Amino acid sequence: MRIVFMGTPDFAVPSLRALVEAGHEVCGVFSQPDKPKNRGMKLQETPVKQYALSKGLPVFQPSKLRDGEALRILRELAPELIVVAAYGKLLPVDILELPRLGCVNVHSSLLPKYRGAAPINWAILNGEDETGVTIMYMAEGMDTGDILAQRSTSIPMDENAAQLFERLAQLGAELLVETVEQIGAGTARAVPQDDGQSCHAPMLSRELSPIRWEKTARQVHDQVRGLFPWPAATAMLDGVRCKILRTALPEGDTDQAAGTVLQADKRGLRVACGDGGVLEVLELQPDGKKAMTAAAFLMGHPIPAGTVFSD
RNA sequence: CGCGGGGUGGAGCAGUCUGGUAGCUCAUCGGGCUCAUAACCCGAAGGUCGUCGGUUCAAAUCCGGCCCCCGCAA
Repeated sequence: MRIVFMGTPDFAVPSLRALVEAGHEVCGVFSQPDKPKNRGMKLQETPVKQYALSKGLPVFQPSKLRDGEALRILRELAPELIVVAAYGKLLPVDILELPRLGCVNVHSSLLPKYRGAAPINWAILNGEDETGVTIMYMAEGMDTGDILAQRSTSIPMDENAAQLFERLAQLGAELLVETVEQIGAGTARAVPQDDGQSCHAPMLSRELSPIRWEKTARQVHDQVRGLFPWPAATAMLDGVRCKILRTALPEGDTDQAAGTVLQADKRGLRVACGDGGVLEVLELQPDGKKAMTAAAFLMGHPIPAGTVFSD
């Protein structure tokens, strides 16, 4: 099938790769324009662009989709189907209506839940034990189109957003290829979303980072893994701002106040949370330093048990 | 030239301002104590102080160049 692919970050790469390897004719790849990123503000190519170039696929990076130029290019490419995965732009109607077989989207949640920019993170942040991927037709709204296919997966208690990201990217790619086959064969069936069941997963920001120890241990644990690797949950430890990268929920509880350090030695760093639950910090990263185990951090930053962490 | 932190035995840090014997906690090795131990006691090994050059009687420390790591911002 003749397909134009639109995507930007790592999440989209497996889907593009799967289409290519399934033998589809990917006649064009759209990705966000290169932007200055990182230290030194060096221009950085998007992961999708990098993959596309490595396969010799033509890449387009328009900054606007509504000025007619993108539409002109697409008419020329004449795709039968447009596939979008985490592209980062809303498609205008004239583009949505261009391909004969429509536009489909790979979305990393079980729609209508978690529409929006960060569905994977929010599923973990909200303590969900199940999420999944959805392939749907695209409509004008944000992730509101009719659903073609879904596949669910359970979220283990110790899985972080980066790991789930990777699994869902893979799962989405597989489901995408199957669905595209059905579309090609004319056997695809789409059902409307139940808007009443929808909820939003807004973009992440660093405002979500600071840990509030008065929350339950489970909530803090979910915050840590849900915000990994960015923006990451943070806490002030020994006067140093640290990203808290990995935590565990040990057995037992405590009657100490939220934020109290219960144990801080080579055996581990344990902190009391609001529900009397205990959170064990396994791995962290102080500002300006590399990631390290909690035990390593304590070697150079001894913290007496009984110390109370604030926000 | 976007802003900032950092590179010191295997790990994490102090020492740098005010130049003068390489320090702390942990790990490692040996010994001891103990029913036992991640606990405790005694002892030991292990470092070209990122790198190149400069100043100096003397540089981890002061000056300059370079390499590398990280946080913020985007």
